[in-house]
Amino acid sequence: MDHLKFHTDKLRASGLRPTKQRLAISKILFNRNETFHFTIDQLKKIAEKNIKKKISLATLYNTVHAFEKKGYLKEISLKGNKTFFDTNTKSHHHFYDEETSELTDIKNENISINNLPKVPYGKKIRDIEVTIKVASNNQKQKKN
Amino acid sequence: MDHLKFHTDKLRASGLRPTKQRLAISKILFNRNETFHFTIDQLKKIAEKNIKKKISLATLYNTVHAFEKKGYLKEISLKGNKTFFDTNTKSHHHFYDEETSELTDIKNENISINNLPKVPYGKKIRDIEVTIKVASNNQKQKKN
DNA sequence: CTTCTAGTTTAGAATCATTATAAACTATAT
DNA sequence: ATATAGTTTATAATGATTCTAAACTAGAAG
Repeated sequence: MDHLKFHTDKLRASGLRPTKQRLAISKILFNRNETFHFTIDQLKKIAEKNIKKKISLATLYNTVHAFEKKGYLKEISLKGNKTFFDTNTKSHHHFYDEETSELTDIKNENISINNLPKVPYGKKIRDIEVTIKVASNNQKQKKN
Repeated sequence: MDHLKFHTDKLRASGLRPTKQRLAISKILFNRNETFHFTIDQLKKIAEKNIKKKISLATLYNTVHAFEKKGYLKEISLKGNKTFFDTNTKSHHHFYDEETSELTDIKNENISINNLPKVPYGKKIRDIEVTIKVASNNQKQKKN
């Protein structure tokens, strides 16, 4: 079996009852070794394939937002209209391929930032995100 | 006068005929010493106040996108649904206040990145964006 | 200076992501 | 087994952005 308790615990910790739909979502998100970057509609497709029936968007948004609030997911800053989430909630950075809209993690140790400027008065740093935009050598920028 | 030729040239270079509306937009964006960060609806409000009549959203989007394509404006990567543009098209970085949704420029010299990881095969770096998220010392995160 | 045409503006419709709603359903405490 | 509080769902509402087609205008050509 795939560690049911692990998922029910994660859901409960996020203030959610474990239901079929939510367990399916939790498994998709957290039964992995690698970081998973996704949009809601990507997650929807995978989840619906797994449980072989439709899941309402409201359920996906509710569950993902509860996980995010609890700190199990992180929203990624990107341009464009779609929201990307990341199962890697540690402070880390990304390559972003503007041609394919694909994200790749960069481990925190692989980037170091020096010479940080003064933070605005009365404010504290919450997070630092570095996005390195890449594209093919030979191509002009393309819209997603 | 305010350098009409400067703006007609910018418009022409972007493939646009100089019209009342576009000149108004160009002046708002480029008659400044400081960087200007804006969303379309902020720009709309300013432009309509300046010319004392309504400007259609389509015109704003068209003009801003033409400037962006030409490289006179840059879209900023941020989470959330609204698109922010920046009149500073040089590679540079931002403080982002999640409480007020305000952006502040960080000069490129004030951040240095070391130890950059290998770029994915066949890809080239197009831009590097560092976003430093800040919030008040004493407050919890807040939605915009 | 008029005319013509291609480019522009506009209001409104269409689309897309996201959030809200309210009725039908279900987990779980008792 | 039952009651109830929480959940799912389809659908409506919202908000940003894009599209559309008709009315308007810049500027080239006469």
